[in-house]
Amino acid sequence: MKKRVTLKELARELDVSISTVSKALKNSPEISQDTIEKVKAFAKLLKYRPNNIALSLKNRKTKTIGIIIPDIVHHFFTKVIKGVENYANKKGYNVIIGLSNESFANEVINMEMLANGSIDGFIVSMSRETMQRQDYQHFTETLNEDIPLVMFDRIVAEIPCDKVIVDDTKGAKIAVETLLKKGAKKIAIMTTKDYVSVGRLRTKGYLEALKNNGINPASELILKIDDDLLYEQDHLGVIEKQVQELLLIHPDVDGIFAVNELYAVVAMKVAKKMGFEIPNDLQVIGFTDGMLSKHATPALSTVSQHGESMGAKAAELVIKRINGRIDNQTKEPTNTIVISTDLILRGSTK
Amino acid sequence: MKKRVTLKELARELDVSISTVSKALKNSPEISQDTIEKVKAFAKLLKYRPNNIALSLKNRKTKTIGIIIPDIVHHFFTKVIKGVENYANKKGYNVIIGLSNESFANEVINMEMLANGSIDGFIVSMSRETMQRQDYQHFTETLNEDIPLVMFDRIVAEIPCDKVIVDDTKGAKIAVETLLKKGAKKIAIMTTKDYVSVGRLRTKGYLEALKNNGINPASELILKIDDDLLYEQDHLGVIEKQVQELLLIHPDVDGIFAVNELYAVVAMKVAKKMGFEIPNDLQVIGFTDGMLSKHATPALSTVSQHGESMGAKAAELVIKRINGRIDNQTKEPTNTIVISTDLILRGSTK
DNA sequence: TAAAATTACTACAACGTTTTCGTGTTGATA
DNA sequence: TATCAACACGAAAACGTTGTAGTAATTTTA
Repeated sequence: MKKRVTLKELARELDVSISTVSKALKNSPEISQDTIEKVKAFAKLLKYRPNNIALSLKNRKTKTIGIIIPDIVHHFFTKVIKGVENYANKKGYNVIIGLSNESFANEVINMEMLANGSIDGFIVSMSRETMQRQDYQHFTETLNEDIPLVMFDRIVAEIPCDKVIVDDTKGAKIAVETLLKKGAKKIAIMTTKDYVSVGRLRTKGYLEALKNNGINPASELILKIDDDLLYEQDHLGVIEKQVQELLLIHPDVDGIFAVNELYAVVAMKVAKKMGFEIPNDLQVIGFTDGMLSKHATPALSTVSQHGESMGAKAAELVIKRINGRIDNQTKEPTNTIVISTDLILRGSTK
Repeated sequence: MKKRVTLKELARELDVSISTVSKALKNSPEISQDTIEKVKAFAKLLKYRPNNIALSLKNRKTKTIGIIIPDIVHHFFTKVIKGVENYANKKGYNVIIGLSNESFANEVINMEMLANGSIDGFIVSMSRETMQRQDYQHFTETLNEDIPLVMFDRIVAEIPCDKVIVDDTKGAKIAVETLLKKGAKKIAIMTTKDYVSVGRLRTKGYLEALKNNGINPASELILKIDDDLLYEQDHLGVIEKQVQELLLIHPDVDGIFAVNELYAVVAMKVAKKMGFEIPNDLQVIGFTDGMLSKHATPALSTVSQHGESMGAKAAELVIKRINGRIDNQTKEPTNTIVISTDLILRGSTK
């Protein structure tokens, strides 16, 4: 219907030059007060609003940041996005999302699509496939092209970029120690395959806690769940079966630490069905304080990662890099921010 | 570090004009095969990739669509985003998100920010505050500026734009009828204040189902929960108290229909605590098939909205509009797509 | 009263593309 | 041997801005 009104049209109608209009709208001292007011009034009348794309081209920055995550139907990532959005918006930035769906190819394609000038910087959490392949070319290329990159949660040490993580090991260790303190003697862990960095680190914390308490970890108590199943139809059934088996063979297990809330909730469900009473017979602690944790019965004790803070911090870091890239050419050393976890105790522990 | 390589640089190095480079890369018949190959090889060598922003400016389209939602930490919206992303990506579009956090002002600001040329079209679900105020100026303006707009889920009839909704009334009606069929005699509903369109419509379905079965709806059984509380600290406690009160006064309630899964899960929790056995004493059906429904104990019977399909459909509609806007000037009439709901029966019903 | 300074503008280049409209070579045609 | 296509390329405008470098007209200064 209506075409967007541009400086050119304002200029034509007002019978002044484009430059004058541009300057008047910016209150330039070069322009007389009289003209400024006239231009502004007319601009408001015609609802002039500067074209962002033209500005982006001119300024060589888009004021938008790209966030690439493996999955959006996931409470933790969703919290991070919220943190990023809120911080970014406050700084006048927009956020554009790319979903890798845990696929390497999608991750690469998404980043390439956005790296063509659409964004000023990236915030990324790797896909599972990328972690498996250990192919980080797209990250190094991004960095080579001088596009700021901040990784969070699922990071890789070799990439020289800012990172925001949680102290997975420590968080897990405290969780397991708490279980111990609350009387658990035989604690199992439900974790992921080792290539998932956070799973590996949380397992490490579990092992450390046991060792510090003079307990010898038993490999039968370490359930490495095949996460590839996570997107197939009946992955839940598979997890259930694994837990059930564990509890059948080791009915004296009285504590479970799970590296995410889904595992924990599934474990509770199976255990309850098998007659365990939670937390009396069996105490459970999960990781990630999401919807499931809050509304499970009993409510799940869990390690909170403060996703929103992570997102805000990540946003802060990219934006700082973006500005730094312009201000001075000397490379700042990269930061790794560790967000502290909190153990939230609820009904699934004594 | 490395600067982005542009057509200009390629041209300079190859000692031809910019036009030639541009055309060569597009296999223009104007350019000799020889030159084409040379240019392409060199472009590849220098990793040339066209600047998206410049293209956007030139073509007057950005190939990105903006999605504005009230909250991202919400399973349904998250599913919709996923549907939008996947469809949009397939069509070469990017998705940029704006969160209103249920605030009118944020919604307006976000839309204004993006309407400055950053996006080709909008997909929007209104904030609660917008619904309350019934101030839709920003939508009509968007439409006036000829920016395609598709609303989903929380829509408003007056705005002449494409819409994607679920048949809330019918979905609710079927749910309540099912409760009836399964033997429930006294069914309560947990719903929202009336300005929330989906709440209102689902309540309508509830009433219709009762009427069709010769039951007189009792106003004491209609719990209108004040959704403004949803973002305060202890909104859960408030909901719990309301349910508890209801069940105390009407201990013979044997069915609850909740207009979202949170209400349903809270209701189950309270009821169980009060000694109700689900589904024997009390059957519960919710709305939205999210994480909570799947993992509640017992698993919640619920009305699935197929958020991902809604998102995909919405994306399809905006993109069609975007292209239509270019192809022909005659306004296509607006569509309202109704995605059918499915009633998923699980453990919370007999 | 001539030079200098101030005022209030305008022209133009630039950001990186695409595309239309030239234009200078060829080789073929009349 | 003029005339004309065909070929292969280049110049320039355009998308909507901003900012630098002019430039007239007026006012101040010496």
